[in-house]
Amino acid sequence: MAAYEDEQHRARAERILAVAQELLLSWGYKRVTIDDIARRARVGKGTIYLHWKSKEALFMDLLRREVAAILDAQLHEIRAEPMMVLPHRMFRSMFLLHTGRPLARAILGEEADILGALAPDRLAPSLARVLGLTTLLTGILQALRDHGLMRVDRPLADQAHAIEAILSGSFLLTKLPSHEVPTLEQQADILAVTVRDAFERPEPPDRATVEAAAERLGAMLDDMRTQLLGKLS
Amino acid sequence: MAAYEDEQHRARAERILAVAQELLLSWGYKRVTIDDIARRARVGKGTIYLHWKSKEALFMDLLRREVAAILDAQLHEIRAEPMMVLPHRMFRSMFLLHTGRPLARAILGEEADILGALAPDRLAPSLARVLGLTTLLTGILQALRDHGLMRVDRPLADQAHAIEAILSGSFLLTKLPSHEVPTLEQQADILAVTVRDAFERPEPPDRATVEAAAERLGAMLDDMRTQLLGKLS
DNA sequence: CGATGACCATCTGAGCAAGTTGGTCATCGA
DNA sequence: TCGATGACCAACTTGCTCAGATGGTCATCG
Repeated sequence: MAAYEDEQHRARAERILAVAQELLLSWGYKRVTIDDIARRARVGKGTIYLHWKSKEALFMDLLRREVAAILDAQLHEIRAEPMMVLPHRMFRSMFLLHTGRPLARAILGEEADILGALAPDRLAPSLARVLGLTTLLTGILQALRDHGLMRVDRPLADQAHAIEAILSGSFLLTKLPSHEVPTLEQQADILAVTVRDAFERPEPPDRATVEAAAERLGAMLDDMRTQLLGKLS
Repeated sequence: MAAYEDEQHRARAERILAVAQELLLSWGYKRVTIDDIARRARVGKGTIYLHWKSKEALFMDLLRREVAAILDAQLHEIRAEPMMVLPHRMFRSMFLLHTGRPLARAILGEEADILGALAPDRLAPSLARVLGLTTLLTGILQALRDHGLMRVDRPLADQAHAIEAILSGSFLLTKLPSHEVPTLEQQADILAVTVRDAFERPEPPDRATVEAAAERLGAMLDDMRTQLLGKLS
């Protein structure tokens, strides 16, 4: 039965991806061979090439799934509590979701040796671009502006650039060597206050507005998530 | 005559530093040898070791002088126009001064291959720490707060962390590959507006306050500059 | 006909030799 | 007498080579 076989097929892909993720995190991209993955996933090496056209494609899928998982988490937060769409809460959560996940940290360049040759030019932000996060950011800001949850006294492009800088900088400070660092929670709070002061409107938004925005942003995140997962295999 | 000989000595050190800077910018740290420098400065190789105890010490002096030069430029701006102490103007200027100077850009990690082994762990912010910029930042913020030029509704340490993140992120975005980037001036303006909105008080400061702050910050910058240059040789 | 692993062209990196370089210090000459 | 010098050397780097590993293919199998 075709449906059953497709299910088998999917399950096998999942198993391979799980193995790949585990090995990636403990050994790093370079050191993980397709043979290792095949052996541990108990499939033939050729089988992996029935799913992905190259080693790089396999690992790029891994990264896309990681981003999709984060979007999913954020989506659930918003669905559970619409107030999470307030910019300072959204970006605070985004910061914590990224810094809390080893693979996400690798994408952001935390440990260059994990992704190694995968990160095109060793610049975290550029990998983020490849994954479409910059586009997503612009979309989010547009929605927030439309619903009156952000100031509109400067161009959207400027706000996007500024927020990108704040986020990049926050992630960067995260991986500074020794030295009395605030906890991740504290860093997230600092980020939140800065975002609030620099981008939110002074008057508190009313409930209905927030819910409408939550609806729209939820749809947008869901869309993005689907799109990322759709590129799979 | 001792004074004369000291003058000779200083002049020779300057010549060596000038040669070192020129070669550093065109060849990068690794490729510049002490022999190259000695030959071009027309001194014996051993002579260089009468001034600095190692190649690294020589180049660290170079970096300190670069930072001192930037502080000096900022100092002059403030002395010429006290209004430059307003946070958004100060950091705007700091951004442009750094991005406009090749050596400063190298310190900030723009071109990793220029400093190479000199940058302890390839992390620009950490080199900035070595050069004492973090301490300077805290000092500046304290002064600005004391003179009522910044909000005081969050802890100073938090503001320092936030501004460090914004600056680091701005510098980072500066070196992104291709892609429609704003000009440096535009990026500086975006930074300025963000700093204004997130850290300045809403009401405009009066002239006397600004002049007092300018006085204090001028002294502070001068001090820092002297201290940096004092470590020379 | 999907799955497999032996197979191969290409790549990687350990290991070595030859060349360089940072730093020292015996010597020089003012 | 003492600052300046460059020959010298140990430590490191670079370029090279080749055995072994790796990504990807495809004839064969069940």
